[in-house]
Amino acid sequence: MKTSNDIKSCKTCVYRKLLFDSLTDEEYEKINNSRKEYIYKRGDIIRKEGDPIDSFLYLRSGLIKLYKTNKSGKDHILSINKPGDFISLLSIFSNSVYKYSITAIEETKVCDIELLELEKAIESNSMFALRVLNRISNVSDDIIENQFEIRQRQVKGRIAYLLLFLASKIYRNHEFRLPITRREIGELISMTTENTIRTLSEFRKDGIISMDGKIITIIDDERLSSISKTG
Amino acid sequence: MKTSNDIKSCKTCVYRKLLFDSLTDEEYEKINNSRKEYIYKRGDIIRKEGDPIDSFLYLRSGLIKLYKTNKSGKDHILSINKPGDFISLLSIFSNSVYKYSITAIEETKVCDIELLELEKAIESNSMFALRVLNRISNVSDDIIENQFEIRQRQVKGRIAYLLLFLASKIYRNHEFRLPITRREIGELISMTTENTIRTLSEFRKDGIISMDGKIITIIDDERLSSISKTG
DNA sequence: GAATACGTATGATATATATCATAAAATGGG
DNA sequence: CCCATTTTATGATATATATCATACGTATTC
Repeated sequence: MKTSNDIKSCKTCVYRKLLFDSLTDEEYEKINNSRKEYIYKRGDIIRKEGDPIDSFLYLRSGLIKLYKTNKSGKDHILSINKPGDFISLLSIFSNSVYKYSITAIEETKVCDIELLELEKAIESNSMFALRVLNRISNVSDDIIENQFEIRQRQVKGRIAYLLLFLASKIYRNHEFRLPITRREIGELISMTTENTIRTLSEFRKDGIISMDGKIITIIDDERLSSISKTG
Repeated sequence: MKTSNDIKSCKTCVYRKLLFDSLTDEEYEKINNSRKEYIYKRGDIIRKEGDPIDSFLYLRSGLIKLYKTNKSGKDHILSINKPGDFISLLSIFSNSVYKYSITAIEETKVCDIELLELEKAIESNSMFALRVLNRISNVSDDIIENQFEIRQRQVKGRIAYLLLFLASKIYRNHEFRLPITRREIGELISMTTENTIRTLSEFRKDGIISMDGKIITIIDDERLSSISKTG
């Protein structure tokens, strides 16, 4: 993890509009003064389950995963999050420690502001409070919806759902580079690595997708959607 | 569904402290003026997926389920909620319509206040805003955690987890009346009715629980916990 | 209170998924 | 660049779960 100093680009940051839009210049300035920037490489642990929450983190760029490791050492991934999502999202206003570990799955730029400053801004600016409520709800909603949808499908349907999720929500392209290994896909949709690999191979053999290593192209969107719906 | 008029008991309502504590008398009065009370019987639909969200609902007493019905008519239950939980929880600040249907699974008293009044209170009282943030986060956290835990277990582990959840979080007693049918348990943990029934019977045969119709008694808490952890 | 639907129950069988084994390809570190 | 490790891959087999069938008890309704 490196410290960065990219403050000049703040005005173009996705969060400026998404979250901090309703702050006055003065309020924004205060938050900015406590702000630090960090750069994490793929595999870097950003926070560990149980770490104290004393700052509010958000993704400037990159991709992260939220996950837990069980006693036998096996990981279960809760979600993959992209810029615009909160990182330290849910627990931040209800817990004092992180419930999930956070790791960068690509090179990731993170902004870090003091939680106290954020709370001050919420107290002093009610529009901002509603904005935070709205964003927090959105992130939770998405996680809950994804888990809910994954849960009621079997392997083929889960993989299809995930591929469509990546194509439409993360990359907005029918061709993309899988940001995670097949093992991690398994950890995300609660399936074994072998079955994940087998299912992807099957989709390839059936001409639904093409694969070149980690590069996936969705060829037959209709069939994939159908599998996602019925599987 | 009947209209009720039980306003006098407001001061003892669990929500007075849980949520509205930081409101001034005046603010609380305003919210109270828009407040309506409803009583639902078991099976009554409180809201349907797609209904517009224009009020903030909370459970005075009873038990509800959040769920979705798919094209083939099969229900999937997201969560069982008790007094103290929000009903119209997550979506309320991020969506204009309900994403899940809500049905009473016991006789349930619901308070209904205008969403606009709640938003006014958030805007005028920042401590209240933080309180709402905290409560919303808590409810989301719980749903996410329960889904996350259920997802990584197989049938026996899921049933064990659910029984322990009901005993510890809902009824705070090792003996309780199952509030839902075995089919609904299946819809909650994504398993077939038959397997749910079989697993409960197995637990009974193994002396882990005893069953008399819907009355469940957890006999061997240790073994049930162990199944919940390893299954 | 008979008729009907629904919930609980259990067995037999089919299907889905996990586990175990093995190996080639890709990746990362020195 | 080479070695060690991880990732991808595929087959054989065991296990978990779903499906189908049937039965009986228990509500619900007219």
